[in-house]
Amino acid sequence: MSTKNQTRVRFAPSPTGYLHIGSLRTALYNFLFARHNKGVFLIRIEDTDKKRQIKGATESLIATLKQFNIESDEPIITQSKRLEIYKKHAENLVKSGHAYYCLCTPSRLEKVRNQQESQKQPPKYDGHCRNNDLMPHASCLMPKPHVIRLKVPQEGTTKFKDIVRGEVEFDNKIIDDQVLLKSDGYPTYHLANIIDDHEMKISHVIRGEEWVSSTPKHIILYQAFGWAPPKFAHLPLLLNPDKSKLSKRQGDVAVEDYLKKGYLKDALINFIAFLGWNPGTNKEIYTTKELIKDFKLEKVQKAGAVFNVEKLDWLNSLYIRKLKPSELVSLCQPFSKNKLTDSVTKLAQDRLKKLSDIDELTSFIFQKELTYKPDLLIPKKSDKQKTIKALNLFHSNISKCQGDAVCDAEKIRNNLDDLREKNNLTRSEAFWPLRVSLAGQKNSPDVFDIISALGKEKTAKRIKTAINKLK
RNA sequence: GCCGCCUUCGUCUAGUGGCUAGGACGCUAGAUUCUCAUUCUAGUAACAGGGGUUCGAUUCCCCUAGGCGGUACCA
Repeated sequence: MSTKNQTRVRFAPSPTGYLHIGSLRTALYNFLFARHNKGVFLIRIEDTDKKRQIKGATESLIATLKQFNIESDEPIITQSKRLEIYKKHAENLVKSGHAYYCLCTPSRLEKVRNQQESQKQPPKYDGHCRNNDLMPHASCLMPKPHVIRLKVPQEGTTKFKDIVRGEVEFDNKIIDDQVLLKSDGYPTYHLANIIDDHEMKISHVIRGEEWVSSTPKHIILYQAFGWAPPKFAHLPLLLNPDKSKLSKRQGDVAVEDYLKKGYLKDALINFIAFLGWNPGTNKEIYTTKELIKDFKLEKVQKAGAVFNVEKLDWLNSLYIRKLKPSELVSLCQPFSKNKLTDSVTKLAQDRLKKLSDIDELTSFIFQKELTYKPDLLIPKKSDKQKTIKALNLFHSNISKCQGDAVCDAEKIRNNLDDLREKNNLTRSEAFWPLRVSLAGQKNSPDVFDIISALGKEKTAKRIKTAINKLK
């Protein structure tokens, strides 16, 4: 296969903590774009800031992505293992006159910045070392703390075409002489990013909107190296309900948090895919496979999208309702302190917004003793006598039931409904008390489903208890 | 401050130089029902503001406002 026109994209997180829900979307869009174009999806770890490293973050990032079946097609590249490469490229840039050594101390830089701010000028490196003649080939002999800065042209403009946003143009005058190599020998994001994207033959850089204003620096770097830049697509931000950038203050931002709360991975992916993208049709329930088929960068939105948990809840409950009984049980089990069965989780299937709601909705099944007021057993348009009559009727019928006959909700439904009719009771006179006697609460699932979940013994016992309560 | 980006129902969004501006979530009401949930039906609600261009602008242009992002030896 020719690599010339092959689509190659990368997701390049910094290991500074949990995987952010916005990062998951960036990864997803990259992944979908790669698969849609039969290209390659890569992961690269951008760990060039020693101060912000968090132990285990890389592993957790990769593990979380893997849960969503997002994995690198080629070995993962880690920037901290490539320090020599970046350094060499930076020195070459000095040799070719596109960069220079800078000896300015942090305190001088701060002073310059403060001065500029007080004069209401945009803060920018003042070019103090820009025209020094420190010889490039003697880098190892350089005075100790030094950095390498990019020599940004002072005239003209730098523009690029963004797939999402169209033409974007910047005046070179306002672009700072960006540090490329820090005094600790590590590259900055800008340098490492460009070198790696080039060496990894990245065709499309798909990243968050926060990068648009540094893109001109990147373009200038590509020009300095004499490399062709990739195509760019800057994704809109994910927002809090108040439209500020999605942050921890106003809810969960870690993907793990959502998983822990009982959101299904498929629902999360479906939801997140539609935050900033849509196929242009009314279809909005999508499997990953379908997303791959329909995903196009051109349909990505320009404006930020509010992360609307209510819609996520709806989507999640939709996915839960589509689950097979056995799938539902195994997905719910980790969220429950009870031993779940098909017939129990079935009670909750229509009402679960999140898997973690399972115990709240089914705990009455497992309770030894139900606590409710006897009055609750009597329906509004009925009375005590009728209620006792109904309960007695059902009690003796169920007690006489053979073996697991009560386990079939449909059979028991027909059976008890016949009984009810023969005894001239309305459904509400008959089934309301029965349901309350079994659930102990005003609202609950279908009474016959409850019977099949409870089984014969417990059902009979609970009805008996209810009758006693009324006496 | 400076630079850049953005702006259709509360939210996610479709859409076009001429439409009753469409869908989804939410909300409200009704139907079904032993209650709740589900399901079904109906309703609710938007082109940020001001100028142009045009026979006609939500759509094209300009301005304003607001929001967001960036402005580091962080990514």
